[in-house]
Amino acid sequence: MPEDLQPQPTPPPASTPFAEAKTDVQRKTLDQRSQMDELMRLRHSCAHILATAVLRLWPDALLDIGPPTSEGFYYDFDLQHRFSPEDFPKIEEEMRKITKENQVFEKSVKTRAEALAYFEGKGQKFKVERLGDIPEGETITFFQNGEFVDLCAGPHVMRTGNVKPGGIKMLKVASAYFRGNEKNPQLQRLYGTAFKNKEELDAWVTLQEEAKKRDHRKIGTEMGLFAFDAEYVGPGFVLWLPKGTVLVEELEKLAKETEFQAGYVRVKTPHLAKKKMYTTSGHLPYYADSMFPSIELDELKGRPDLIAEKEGLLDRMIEMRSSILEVGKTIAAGFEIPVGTVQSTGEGLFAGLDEAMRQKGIEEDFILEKMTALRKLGKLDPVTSELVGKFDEVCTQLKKFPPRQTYYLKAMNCPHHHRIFAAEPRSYRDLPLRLAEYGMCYRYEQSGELFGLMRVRAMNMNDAHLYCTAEQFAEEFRAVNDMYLKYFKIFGIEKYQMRFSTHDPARLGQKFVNEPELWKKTEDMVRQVLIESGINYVEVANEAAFYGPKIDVQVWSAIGREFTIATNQVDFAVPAKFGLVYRDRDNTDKTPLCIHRAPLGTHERFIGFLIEHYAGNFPLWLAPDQVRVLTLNDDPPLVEYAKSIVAELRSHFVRVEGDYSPNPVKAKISDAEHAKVHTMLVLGGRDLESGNISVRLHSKGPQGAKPRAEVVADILAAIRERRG
RNA sequence: GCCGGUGUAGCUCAGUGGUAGAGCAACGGUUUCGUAAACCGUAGGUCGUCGGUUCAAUCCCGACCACCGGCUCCA
Repeated sequence: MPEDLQPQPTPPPASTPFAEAKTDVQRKTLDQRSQMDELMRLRHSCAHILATAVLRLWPDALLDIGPPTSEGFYYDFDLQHRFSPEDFPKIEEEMRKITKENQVFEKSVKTRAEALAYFEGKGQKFKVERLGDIPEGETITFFQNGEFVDLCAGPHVMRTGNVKPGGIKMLKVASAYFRGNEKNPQLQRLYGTAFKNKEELDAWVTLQEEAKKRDHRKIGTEMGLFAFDAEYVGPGFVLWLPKGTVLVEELEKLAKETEFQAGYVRVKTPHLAKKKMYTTSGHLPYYADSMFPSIELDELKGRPDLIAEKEGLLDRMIEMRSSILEVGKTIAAGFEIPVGTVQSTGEGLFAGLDEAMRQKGIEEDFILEKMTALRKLGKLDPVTSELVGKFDEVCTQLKKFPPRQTYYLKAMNCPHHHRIFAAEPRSYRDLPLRLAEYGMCYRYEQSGELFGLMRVRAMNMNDAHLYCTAEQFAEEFRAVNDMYLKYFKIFGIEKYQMRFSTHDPARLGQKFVNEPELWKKTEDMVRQVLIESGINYVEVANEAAFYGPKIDVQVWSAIGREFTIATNQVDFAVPAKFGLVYRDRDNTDKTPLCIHRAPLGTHERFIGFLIEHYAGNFPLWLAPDQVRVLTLNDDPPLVEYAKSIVAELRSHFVRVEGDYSPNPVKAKISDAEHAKVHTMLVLGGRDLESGNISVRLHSKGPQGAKPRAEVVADILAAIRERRG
């Protein structure tokens, strides 16, 4: 998968002690605010009530902001006292008191100077900063309830009494950087929620508890799907247990079949690559922090004498190098060619020092090379000439030593696939070339980011790279979208959204490759395909990858939780960096476009999503335990009948087990239900005599008895068709 | 990475400044029964790791590790 290679954020202006907002959060317009629905108003007012209560309990608290959210509301404070859930009862009590006081929310307009004087007088430094965020010309309004006054654009409910005391609940204490920028101080964030009344709050609380039961980490442990072993294997590395591996392999089977039919070919690549791979792709300078540290291979290992010799030569080389560079830069300046410009010269020696060579190191290498050339032409003074001569000698000697090799664990598959593209000569007849791989990637995620299967450090991507011509692009892109929709249907994903991220023309050449026409052309193509395919999408400005527009795929699980499972990206830059070309009809070499796509994202995250989506009750084709045959007792003829059914199903690759113990059938059913076995075949004397099978489905109860052949055929068909 | 919290048996959880319990699971028996739990028994823990305080630490203190809730980042 590709990555966004984003340069560091710009430093804050000197006038403020704080860094700017990291993400471009759109300020709500007053018009948008006035359209806030009733519940959002209520929650917004609750945030003020919370702040009122906190100030009563801790008068020295500094305030930041307190907006409503889809789940409730929060307010950010800076305070010596560390909030803990133990504080919640007294905060809630104070909030209820405030609702009973039935204070009026009163709006007032202030000038910027008045507002500034007010907050500076109170030492509310964060409020002073927030004041600075309000654009000139926008009306500055305050809201007051009781003794509490806040900078606020509203809107609010009329009175604190509109909030029902039973509808408020404090939820959690967390931390948040001021303006969401990690360079700023961390504030304490108090989360709460509010509903019209206690009944709605209770219903929400119940729903939260249900959601918690679906947590993939909990179900994964209960069902024996996967494990983490931080002590021996490392945090963020999944151990797929046999039952979880079933899910992995069923997904792979699905993807391989789907991709085969869509004309993909499969490849396999190693988990490591040399450093050159990632300097060429452009990942290393930007992405190194997210990669595992390099692996250094030193061929001189075990030869201390050679190592010492090499070190000595290196020291000499470095020393001479800086002296030569000093002279060389003076000479370059003498040609009136500023180092680092595209220019040819009378001598032709310092020509061709273009932008690409200005990257660190290359410019100096260029000068060294030219100094060697000048020496051969006899254009250097004797001292410099001798120095350069010795330098060349040392360099030659150093070349006799095997170079130190640096390897990296791959964080994405695209560079490897690019090298597969480069491995053979390509013709326009070969395109589109669709290279697919379940490639294991390794990313050094920050420790605080690890989260069950959703954020791991080793992940298996349902990856493919589609190389095509500009003319083929729309068709290829459409086919990728069709594949997404096909998967959504199989998994019963009813709600999805594609976030189409485009570039910012103002930052061409900085955040985005400087190809204005290609940007426009590809974005237009993507947009058109999205519209024509009837895809549900939103356009997000300025968030593209550096090499092309991208699409993030968000889906919502059965209980309404949102997951970003995949991204889809267009790349018109990196293939060129690897010099990838195909021979076109007109016998010229052209660079292909590349589409990165991974509809199932990573196994890890996708299975995490599926576990929560299905609450562990997988459809038959996915279920780790598809069928269990249970006998009423252990009478030999009955057990024989059961075993013959197990054998028949197993011959068709059905995952089936038998439970022939003399335990009561109620107990056996209970065991199977707890294990979430999809289909239970319950056999007793009646079934043996009639040649029937009594079917029971997980969490659906008994389905009655049917002839054996019919039951087997039904099971096989449901698996084959991947019925939900 | 940052802020806060947590760490007791495979899982869910009690508990104490004088070196630990329950239920489920596991294991061994017994149990012959028609759709969500038959009975008896056995075994299982350096109380996350390493230091410190103490006559004595699972408990108090510190560091580290991991996990949880967020922030930032992201598939």
